[in-house]
Amino acid sequence: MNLSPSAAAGGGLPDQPASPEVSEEHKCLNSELWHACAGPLVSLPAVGSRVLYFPQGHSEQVSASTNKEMESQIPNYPNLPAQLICQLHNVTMHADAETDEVYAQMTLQPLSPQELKDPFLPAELGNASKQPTNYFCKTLTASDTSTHGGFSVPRRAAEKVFPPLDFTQQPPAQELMAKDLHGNEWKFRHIFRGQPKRHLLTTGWSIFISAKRLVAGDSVLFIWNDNNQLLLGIRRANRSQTVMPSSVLSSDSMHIGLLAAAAHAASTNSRFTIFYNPRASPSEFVIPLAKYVKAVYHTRISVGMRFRMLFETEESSVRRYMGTITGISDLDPARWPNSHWRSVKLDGMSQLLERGNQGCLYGRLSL
Amino acid sequence: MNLSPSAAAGGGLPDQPASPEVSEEHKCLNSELWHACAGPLVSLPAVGSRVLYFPQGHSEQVSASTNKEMESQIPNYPNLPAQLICQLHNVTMHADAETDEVYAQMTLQPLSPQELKDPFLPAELGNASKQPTNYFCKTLTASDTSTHGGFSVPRRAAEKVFPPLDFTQQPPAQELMAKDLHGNEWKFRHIFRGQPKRHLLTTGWSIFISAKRLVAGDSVLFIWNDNNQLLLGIRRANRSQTVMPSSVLSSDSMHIGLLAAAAHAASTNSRFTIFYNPRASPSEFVIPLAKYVKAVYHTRISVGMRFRMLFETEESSVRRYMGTITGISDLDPARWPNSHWRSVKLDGMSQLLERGNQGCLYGRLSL
DNA sequence: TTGTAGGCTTGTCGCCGACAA
DNA sequence: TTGTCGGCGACAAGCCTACAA
Repeated sequence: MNLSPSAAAGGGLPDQPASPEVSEEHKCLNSELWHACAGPLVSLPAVGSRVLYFPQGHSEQVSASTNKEMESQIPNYPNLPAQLICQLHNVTMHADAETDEVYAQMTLQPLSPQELKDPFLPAELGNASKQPTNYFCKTLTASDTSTHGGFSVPRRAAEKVFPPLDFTQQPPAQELMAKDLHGNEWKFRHIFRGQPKRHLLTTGWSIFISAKRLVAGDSVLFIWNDNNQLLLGIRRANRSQTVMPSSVLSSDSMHIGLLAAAAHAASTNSRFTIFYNPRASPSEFVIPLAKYVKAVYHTRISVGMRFRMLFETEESSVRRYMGTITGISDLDPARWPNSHWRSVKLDGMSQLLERGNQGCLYGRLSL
Repeated sequence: MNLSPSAAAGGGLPDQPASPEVSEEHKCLNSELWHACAGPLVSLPAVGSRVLYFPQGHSEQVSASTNKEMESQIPNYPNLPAQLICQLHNVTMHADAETDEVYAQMTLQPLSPQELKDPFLPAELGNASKQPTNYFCKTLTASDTSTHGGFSVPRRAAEKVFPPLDFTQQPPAQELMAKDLHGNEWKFRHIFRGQPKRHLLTTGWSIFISAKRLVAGDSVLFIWNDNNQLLLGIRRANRSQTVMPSSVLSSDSMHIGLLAAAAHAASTNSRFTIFYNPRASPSEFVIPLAKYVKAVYHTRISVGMRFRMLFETEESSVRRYMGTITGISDLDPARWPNSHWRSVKLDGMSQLLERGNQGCLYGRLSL
């Protein structure tokens, strides 16, 4: 019997579907878990609503993923404006089969001048991403990922999201089953022992760690949902970006492809498809139109204005920071004249701006 | 100290460079090993020569890699002909850092009508890929890849490519060092033992197998080159295509990107960059111009004509098959009128045509 | 409360020849 | 000639408590 390293670990390994990409297409991902993995700041516009699509932001996602800047020889697309008002026909949530990276596929259709005159529908502000209530997220320590032991569950976390243990047993222990994004089930022994007493996941843990190739610094996320199911997600640390295998298409062609696809769709008012990868992309590039209109026309952004901005903490909760806008400029005025995809200078926040540092104002700032 | 599974295996593991993608750029890959991994049928046109670039074939490479056919909403590029005569400015050989997949990067520049009038240079037929002489390639068995043992070296192979053992020792054994495509060194114990006697690689073998994630059916390839160095390459089995993570860009955009990049380069006579991935691509799409001219103008392909075609055997040698052409048609006459990227019907060869079944005539057929 | 070190048990890796295809 | 099996020893994975931050 021959087994690959990860499959060999496999006593507790779930069966892999025969053709992952096919079942991937049709399986409906658990939305709750997807949003938890994407993080509290990521929301997806509602299907049917009108959105603004920024090719420049989309381009930044490709740059961030391929680790290559766009080069000079990019053709001009005179018919492609810096932002495109679109109808959002479809949104589906996905997870990469290899890495569990979450991403969304969206079908957009640029609106004709006629359609642009339609009044707003009330739903267009987009429903905020509902984060689950019964969940916890922990960044893995060296001990958690070493081959030498199991997973140390923070006490409050275990009490909040795991089913209660039967403390009449000695030691108290139970078996936990958790489903990941692909619907695969993972089995863990949950035990409460040691001096002082603590919650641990032992048997099954190292199989999970090695199958998902998790290392110290990555995070795991447990959710106890309303159907009394345990869900299990992961978030990898931002380790020098996943180098996307570009052995098939140059990154230049990718940039051109995204621009040409948008330009073509704009000129023919036809549908096009994009992928939004919230943890790879520096910022959101598909924004609810209503949110944008509110920010631009009702609250003009200007130097000196006070703002607040949301950030994600290590434990996946949200923190607010206040600041003042000290400068505004277009990032690439030659290529994208009058783009609202602007770079904003803020006071004293440089250390916070790891992700989203050139993020679209309308996605993250509140005024 | 925390280590990922493969790194943890690491007693004999070579040091990983600090920033693999950067050193990758500047390191010169071993050409001999690259060609051996690419296979005996793959040749690269000479730098400076004139070549024919087929966007349609390039598109097929993307389809094969993403497992997605091109969809309907592709814009037209009226200025993009089915084939583009280009100057080949640069060719570099690469290997994917994750998978060791070999690919080539080429810089092409469409020729102006003026330049097209230049006479051929003698070198333009392209030098055939020189396959190394002292090498062997073996498809791994279940035993070779199991955690239970080492690698059984075919007798003739060991005698041909490994340094001779000292048979006065009991048992005869030596240490072998082999360099892979990235220049990393792997250390193996080569021993001649058992009843009956055989050549085995033991210590170091399973570290290599698990680091490269090889499974039964994949192949390994040892070369003893003229500098008395041992080189080591791998060829993965065609297992339902490597599903390329496309969580960043839709495959439609990739197709459009390649077409738009070529169209833009054609209209401005400027350089563009493509990747040719010989084992992912169904066929060659950059062909020496001289080869093409010879095939089209000197030997018109027609129904009834006898031909021979080269194929690769499991052991990486070349086998010839003879046949008769029974039909010729353009694959996609609507999109590519008068393309020479044709589909040829052949007699009784269906079972042979796993790869290259829609391959460019001029690359693989000899008349 | 929770991370890491260290002891102890046990499972698996990996080297070996036997045997048969 | 070479693929797979059963054997067996070495060693590391993995469960446990102690201790300290």
